[in-house]
Amino acid sequence: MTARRDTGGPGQAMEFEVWSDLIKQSKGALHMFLPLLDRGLDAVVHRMTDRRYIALQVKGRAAGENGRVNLIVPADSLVDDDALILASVIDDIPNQVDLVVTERTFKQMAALETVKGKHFFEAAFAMHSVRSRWLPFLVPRAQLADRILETSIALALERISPDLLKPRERHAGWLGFLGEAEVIRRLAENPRLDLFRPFPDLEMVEVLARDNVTRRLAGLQVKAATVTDVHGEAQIHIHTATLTKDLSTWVVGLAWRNEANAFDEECLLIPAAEVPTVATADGLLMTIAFRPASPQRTRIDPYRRRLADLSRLILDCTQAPFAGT
DNA sequence: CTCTCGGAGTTCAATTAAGG
DNA sequence: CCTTAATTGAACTCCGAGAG
Repeated sequence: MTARRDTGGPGQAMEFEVWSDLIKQSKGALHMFLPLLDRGLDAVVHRMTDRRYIALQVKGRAAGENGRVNLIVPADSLVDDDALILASVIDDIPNQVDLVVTERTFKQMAALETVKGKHFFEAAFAMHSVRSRWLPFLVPRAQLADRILETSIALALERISPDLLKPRERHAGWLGFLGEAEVIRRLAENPRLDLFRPFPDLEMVEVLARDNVTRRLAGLQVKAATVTDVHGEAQIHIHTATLTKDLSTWVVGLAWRNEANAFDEECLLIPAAEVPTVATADGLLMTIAFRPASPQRTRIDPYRRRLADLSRLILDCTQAPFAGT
């Protein structure tokens, strides 16, 4: 049986409270990705100061007698030493304090217990204690973002280029949404991939895929364009300003066929950093000319892929969480 | 220096809740 | 309903501070 998800109810509400606090506090220095398919991780935070992705597991617990919290975590749910555990009291109390600790540290400090052959890590402590050895990891709710950024908000914002902080204007669109949905659907076929979407939607990365075996990630920017009757060509436009050079980011180009009411069987999968080598730049826009199924040899040939292979190909795209390494 | 007390952390069992 | 797992409650241990 798969582990029961504590969906719904106060736990979920507390999670979203944490998310919105992080978003508000960080003023854009932290971007949240929430899972589309939940296989254990509650979120991935994209830290814009060093472009690192940080996996996050949230534990909501009711406070015991004298404000004590008893945290019991099955050992097999702690699979990523670098992931952060964020434990919090569900009840709304003033001066909320959360435990923020890496899984590695939690495993070292918590008591290991065995019940019927199953292992659990167990920790009990008071959220307001002065003497507790957990004290270094107890963070006032108002300072959550500081802790995750590992610096003050003001310092963090200075280190980030202003372009990244501007909310991307959402070129509304049916086709864009359809493209994302198509990519998500394809990726969901692969049980090794956990999928995340930015929340709120201000990242240029629209879908974050995480290989739950190697723990590596790939950020995807999905671009969809309609194939025009005249040349059999779909023109994919990308705002130069929104293009990143991150090695972990890829552009997926889809060609919509009006006549078939479907995307072409062929798609493009291009490392974001290499987009300028295949696109023509006119002012603020870059344009990729994509002729699906064309026999003509062009610069984009190395990036032409079968849409059906996407979920397998993405596994090879994933990078370690550190950008550029 | 030793004893006692109380807070902090651990362990275990009973209770509650979710899924089949 | 019944089974199984998560949560709660409480007893127990450990350790440091303060008094004698």
